Amino acid sequence: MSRRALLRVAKKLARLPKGVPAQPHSLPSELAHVALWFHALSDVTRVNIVQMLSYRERCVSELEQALDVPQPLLSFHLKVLRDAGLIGRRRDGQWVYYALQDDGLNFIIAFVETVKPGRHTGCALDCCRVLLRQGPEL
Amino acid sequence: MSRRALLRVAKKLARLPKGVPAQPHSLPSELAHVALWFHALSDVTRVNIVQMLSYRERCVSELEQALDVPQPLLSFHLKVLRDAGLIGRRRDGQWVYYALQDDGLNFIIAFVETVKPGRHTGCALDCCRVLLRQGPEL
DNA sequence: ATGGCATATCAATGATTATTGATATGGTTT
DNA sequence: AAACCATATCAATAATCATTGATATGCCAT
Repeated sequence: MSRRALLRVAKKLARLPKGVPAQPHSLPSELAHVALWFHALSDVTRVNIVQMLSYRERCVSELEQALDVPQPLLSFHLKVLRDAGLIGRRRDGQWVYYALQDDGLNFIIAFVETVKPGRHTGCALDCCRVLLRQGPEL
Repeated sequence: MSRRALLRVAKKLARLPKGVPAQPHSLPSELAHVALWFHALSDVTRVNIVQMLSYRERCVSELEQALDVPQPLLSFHLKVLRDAGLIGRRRDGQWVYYALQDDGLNFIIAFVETVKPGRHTGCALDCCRVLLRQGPEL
């Protein structure tokens, strides 16, 4: 970092409201995973899928018929949810059944819980970290 | 719906695995809101912001300096989080302080909890609905 | 009121993501 | 094996979103 840039930062720091030191931020790769989980649920169709799966497991045909979504598109969304570790699947003859996976949903709850103001105990991600270690493809 | 299309659907329905009737799906506007919350947290920068705010409220300069994100971009992300009802702000002199809002985070937890298999009690969104009614700009 | 600082908005660009249609894979029935 | 069905993948397009730079707004100090 150049001397000029350093001075600029120092000047900016000196200008920050008093009594509120800048928190050194950590940008762990876990944050990317957190964003991935939320991204998986950031689409109406996928929330719909999760809602349907919350009753019981479903095969693709059922979802296709109930949600009125073309089959290739449905497969795409199912893949997104699966890559995020939120759902799993099993094959039974011709059909492939999808079901919710507790783990993924638990991760989300854990993260949100630890982030809520008033309940903060250190790094917001510390509580997720144990879960993360044993998580799917992490 | 044409007679031909009707027959096609009927044929498809007859083909579904037995004992698993298609659930009539509801596509309430609430689902769109749920997707909105999750979308707000589907970006690494925004997760980072939320994590920093979980310690205490912050002004934009602090976030800018800690996260090393250009100011207009930061303002954009803050707006996304604010539109989703996850954070609020107050002005103090020159500075604008952002802080987490419990409501939004509670909505997310409520949704995920009710969706988790084994705890399902009717429509996954029923439990959120009361919260939603008193939510911000819903 | 003038100048400087903090934050917000806007228009334009680049990057991701959702969607569609065509096609491939793998199981089932005859 | 052949025909059929359920699901997955792929390439191409459309739509959305993140990012950047320029500029506007509003507060504060001189």
